[in-house]
Amino acid sequence: MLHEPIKTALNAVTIEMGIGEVEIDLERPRNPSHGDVTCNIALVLSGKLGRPSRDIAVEIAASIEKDTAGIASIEVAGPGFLNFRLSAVTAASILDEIVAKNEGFGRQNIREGAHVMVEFVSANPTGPLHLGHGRQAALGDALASLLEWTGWQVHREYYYNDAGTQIDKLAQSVRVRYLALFGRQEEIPEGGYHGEYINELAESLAEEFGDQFVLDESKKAVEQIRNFSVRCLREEQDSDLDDFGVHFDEYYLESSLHDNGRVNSTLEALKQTGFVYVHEGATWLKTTAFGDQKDRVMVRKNGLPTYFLPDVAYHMHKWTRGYERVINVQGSDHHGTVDRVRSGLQALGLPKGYPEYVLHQMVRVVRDGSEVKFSKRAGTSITLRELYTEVGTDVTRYFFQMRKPDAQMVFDLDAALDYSDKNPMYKIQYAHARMHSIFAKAQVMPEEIESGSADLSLLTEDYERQLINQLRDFPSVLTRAAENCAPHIVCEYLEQTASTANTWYHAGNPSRNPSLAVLVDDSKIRSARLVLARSLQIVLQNGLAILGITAPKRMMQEPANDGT
RNA sequence: GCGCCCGUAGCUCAGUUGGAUAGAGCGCGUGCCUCCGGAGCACGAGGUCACAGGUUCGAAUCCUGUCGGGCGCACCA
Repeated sequence: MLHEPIKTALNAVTIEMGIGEVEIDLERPRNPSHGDVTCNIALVLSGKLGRPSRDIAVEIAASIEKDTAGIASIEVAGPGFLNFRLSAVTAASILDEIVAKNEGFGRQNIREGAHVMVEFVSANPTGPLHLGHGRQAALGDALASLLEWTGWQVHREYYYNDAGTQIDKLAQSVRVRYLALFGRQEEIPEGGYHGEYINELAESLAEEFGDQFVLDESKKAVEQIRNFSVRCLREEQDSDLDDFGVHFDEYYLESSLHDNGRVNSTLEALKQTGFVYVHEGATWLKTTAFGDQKDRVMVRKNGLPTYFLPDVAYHMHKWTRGYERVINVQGSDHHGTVDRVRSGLQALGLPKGYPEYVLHQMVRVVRDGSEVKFSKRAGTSITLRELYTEVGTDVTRYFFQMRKPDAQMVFDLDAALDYSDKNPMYKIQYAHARMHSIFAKAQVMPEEIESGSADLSLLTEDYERQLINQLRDFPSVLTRAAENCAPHIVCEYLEQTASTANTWYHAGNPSRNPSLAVLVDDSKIRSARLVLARSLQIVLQNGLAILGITAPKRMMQEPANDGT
């Protein structure tokens, strides 16, 4: 990266001063008048050396090798900040790099192909996907991309809880509606499902199987109803996600853990550890030994396992499949499971923090200032599909991603439906599309713009310098976002980039300020600015790609309701 | 009661891992404007960073406590 020469120059100085190599932190100052790059090393050293930070800063500034590092000037400011201004050539050289790397600009290899699994969505197949799943789908997918961009080999996994009591409740609910179609009244069991989709399932069940389950109350019949319902709901969830642009490498079925004996073998393995005991007819694991609030039941008095046991078996299998890093994206209402799953795994010898969790808070949808709660079809909150059908998948994804996971968020439908620059997602897309229209006007293909094709030292305007600095940040933004499992950092960055770009673009409005326009008469400046325009386009396009959002070349008249 | 998350502009939210005068969008106010592509552009007002202590050169950020909100505390998932 471009900061590198400054780092080495600084290190040379600290070695010369007899301090040796020091951890050096370079940042781009918030305030542009503070230069292109800033460093607080003097403040850090002041404690160590017992000298005033300003004195140290002055000394470093005096002895630094400016020319080789491409530094135009150094200034000591405030308590001892070192503010560097880069020479125009050095600053702009990043543009050649961007254009050369193109779709690869921003990619890093911090973790040379190490394997990581991201598990997300993992909804029970007991109903349509709703808002919370949407947030999770958008978040998990972006996180997975971020990890890919920073060098991880990523596996996207979806865990279907297709076993257990919830599914039984589903089957019973469908059965009751099904019987009603044939004039038989029964009550939906407590904790059962009531949405309109249960009726739909009952109807398709009747269509496919006729009345054959009406009198048949055998175990086998109930199982058939259950399998049918689960199959239909899985298909629906899959197509909801597919249309949302989220895809998985693997769907892992909870039922498989029971079928292939992993649940049992995990139980046996746990028993070997000495942390298992029997109390009041149930089998417990002493999870308090690993920091859990209380011990947990693994096998109930009735002989059936709780969900806890298959959970441990599942995560054990993640480990044995070779994923030494696993990130589970879940709603924060599940945070109670974190400690117990980890405890179970620790009992089996897995590392303490395994797996990692990204827990996201709840979403509220608001229209006209008041909350939209209900979906008739789902019987609960509005579904993911209802949401993205109305506002479009790009906006839906962006809105879910632009807030950090652990903050509760308000999804404002009015803001989402605003098809102008006021909507941050469209603001970014506009900025991208504008560049394309400039190329069209200039009659060049963006792909034809080559690295090294222009004299970038001509980019000396403040507007240009600002934008260049902004673009330079992209790779480090991605590292930070990936390290923090925080896609919203990318959103924040892209929006800011679009703002900077808009300021630059509008400043060069040909009717007002033709000398600042990209397509100026001076052909040398023009080609330099086209490189800048191209670089901007690449950065926006790459950033949007990570978020799973399209980068249109033209904006359409109306938002695309592409969910249907 | 216990645990986790969150309290930052009227509203929705950022805040680069402890740095310079706390930022953005919406809304509001003022002045431009129909342009290389849209209700656009420029500028402005608006803050006791919930509160009280502590840590240090320096705190919205770290520690302790208090208040307020969300979620979770099953032999349900």
